[in-house]
Amino acid sequence: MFNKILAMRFQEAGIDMTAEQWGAILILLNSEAMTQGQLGERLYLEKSSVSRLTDGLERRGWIIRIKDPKDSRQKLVMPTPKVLDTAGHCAAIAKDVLKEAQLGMTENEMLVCRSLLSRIITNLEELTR
Amino acid sequence: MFNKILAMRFQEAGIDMTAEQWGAILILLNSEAMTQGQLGERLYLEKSSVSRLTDGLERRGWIIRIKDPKDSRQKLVMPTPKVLDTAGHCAAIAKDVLKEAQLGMTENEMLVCRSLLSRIITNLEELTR
DNA sequence: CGCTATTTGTTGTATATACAACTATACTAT
DNA sequence: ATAGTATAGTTGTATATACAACAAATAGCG
Repeated sequence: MFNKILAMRFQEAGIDMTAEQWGAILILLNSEAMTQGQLGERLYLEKSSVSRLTDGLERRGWIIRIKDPKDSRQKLVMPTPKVLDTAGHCAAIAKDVLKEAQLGMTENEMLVCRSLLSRIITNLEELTR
Repeated sequence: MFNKILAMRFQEAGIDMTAEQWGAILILLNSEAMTQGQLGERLYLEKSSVSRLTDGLERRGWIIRIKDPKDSRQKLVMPTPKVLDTAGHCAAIAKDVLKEAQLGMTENEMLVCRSLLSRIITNLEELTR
């Protein structure tokens, strides 16, 4: 639900980006260049899903992918300059939706909720290994 | 992740049911006969998704659908006797997975988490209306 | 060095979901 | 009573995702 709403807001603002794509961009903007595999770990996505997600980002000109010179099996994913022009607007939109989703909740409750969900994800990952 | 794991456990136990289907059955077992629309409200699913979900349940013999005599646009969804024979086993499996997912969390933390997530869903629903 | 095993990403296929268009039925207002 | 409107479910299509099979590249062991 959250992703659908966010995508609609992006679209209304004339930004050609899905919520999933924004999730990836957000990580890329706060890190050094990373491989698709590393991006997948951060997003809890399987490598084939990352492949398709980055396909979409590249097609829309939000990222470029280059062969890692250190290991040419890997691809380094990097945001394009175009992202820098738009990221502020995207972040504001995303923040708005998040705020509306969290209406009536304290900052502290959100932190608790987030940490509990992280715990659950970690537990489930343990199960699949 | 949770749904994938649960589905695998069902399969290992020789039970032909997905996690999503179990979610629906659980609601049906604790309620009077309900229409597909009502089921969708409980599951937060769009009507077409309910249609496909109940298709699968019916195909596997877990439910039957009959035209509501009160309003023949609607269909009443009811679990079959076959479900009663299996529900105990399913519930035990689901409880196990849930327990493993919640490892290291107190009962109270789970309640808090659940209520916060409910709040978020309610807030997001408000947004789409 | 050379062969085998491992790892990274891509592509084919399957599933769960949403939205839009449609059909059949029911409701409403004149 | 009829016409127009609203509602429930189905089907077509699109998307996000996972798993399996694959190709290319690297790593490790003899």
